[in-house]
Amino acid sequence: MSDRRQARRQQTIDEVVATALEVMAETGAAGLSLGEVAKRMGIRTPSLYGYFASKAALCDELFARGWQEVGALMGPSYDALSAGADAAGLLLDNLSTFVGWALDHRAQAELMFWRPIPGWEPAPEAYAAAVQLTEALSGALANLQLRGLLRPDADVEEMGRVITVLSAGVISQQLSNEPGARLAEGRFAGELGRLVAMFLHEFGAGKKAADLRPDGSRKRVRR
Amino acid sequence: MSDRRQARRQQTIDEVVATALEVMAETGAAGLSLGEVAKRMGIRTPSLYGYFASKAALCDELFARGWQEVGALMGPSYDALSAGADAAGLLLDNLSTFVGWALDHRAQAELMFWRPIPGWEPAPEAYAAAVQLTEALSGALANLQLRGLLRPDADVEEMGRVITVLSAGVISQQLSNEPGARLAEGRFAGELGRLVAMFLHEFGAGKKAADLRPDGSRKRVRR
DNA sequence: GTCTATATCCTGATAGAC
DNA sequence: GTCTATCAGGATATAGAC
Repeated sequence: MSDRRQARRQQTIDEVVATALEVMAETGAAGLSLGEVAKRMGIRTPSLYGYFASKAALCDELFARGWQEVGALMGPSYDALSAGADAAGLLLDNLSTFVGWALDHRAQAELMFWRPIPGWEPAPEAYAAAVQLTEALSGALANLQLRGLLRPDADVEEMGRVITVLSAGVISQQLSNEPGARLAEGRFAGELGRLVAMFLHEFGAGKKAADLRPDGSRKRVRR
Repeated sequence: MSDRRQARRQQTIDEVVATALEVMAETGAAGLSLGEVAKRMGIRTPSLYGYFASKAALCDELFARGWQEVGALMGPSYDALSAGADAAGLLLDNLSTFVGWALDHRAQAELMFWRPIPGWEPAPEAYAAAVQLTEALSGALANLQLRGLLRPDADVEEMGRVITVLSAGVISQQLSNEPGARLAEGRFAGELGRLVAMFLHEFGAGKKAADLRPDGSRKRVRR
């Protein structure tokens, strides 16, 4: 009985989240308003406070769910690591997944990457999923390095920083200069292969440029 | 007499702009409010409408002035081109100037790079300065290419896109992950030299990695 | 659990007196 | 040019009835 009530409650919470994302998608992250969310759900604004303690708490939830979702999408490419995936494949896959998701979830990405809402910043708990993701990236880079696919003298943390700079740069340019473009159409997203190639020229173990194909993929290197 | 009135008016406009930037710096770009601006100036809100037709018009002005200011800062490094500057020096200078300015003007940068204010997007006229800057970048890259410092087969437009991705990426990561850090302290800003090196590995005319010093600067190449 | 009602405050913007 | 007065509406949040 209490289970049923719990389930119903969770369902309503999910509906609030979905509606909030809908509003943000139309108005930008800073345009989120509880009144508009309530109106679309067919309830009154105060009822929302039964599910979220404040607007900030709702933002935290949207933030955390976004990073969780991205993390879940990244799973497969990290799994491919144990199957012996190469560096270029992994990185291109990773960046494309990340950038693609951000372009498909503009407003939520805004909330996750920047600080668009006056007075709000993510609570430490909400950060957890984001931290987990950067740790997974570091782990993957360390794995590649151990397998001899990245320079043994490169700093894993630095490589991680560079990777996040590249993804944030593409997302930022794409969202503000060609809003609405998807992964396949964007001129900046189209540079992802090139950026991966640049990264591997700098950090890849093989020093010969010939190891790299123009699209950024990399010849398989026998372990 | 009319000149004096004009001058006084311009002075007030400048004060509105300065105050608006002050407010934005404290609250984020989306936190800009005309009431707060008026209060700090010691006037009433309606008086502002004598100088700006709307909040959007004020935002346009802030946007345009930001790009103008950055453009003016870039001038010297572009001038160095005719004096025979090399690619690494120019690019590092350029990126550092840009990123440094953005970190010192967080909120204005927010306005210029993203779309933080619901319902506002820059008017075409406000864009002019931004366009001018990307054209200056393309011009500089073409100059370097003509002088044999960049691969002759590289696409100038593409190189320009990559450069803007790098700067936007550093700015984005720096502003959201280490807010408050200046150019010299930021961990992401600290990668600028590395990023320039990566760029030149990919697009530089000299193919040997030995041509590049670790900090991203490049040996002078006699024309 | 959801409602009505309300508190409190802020928003951008306009009309018209001085 | 700047003001007062005001519009018309929005925001988040709380108290207490049903």
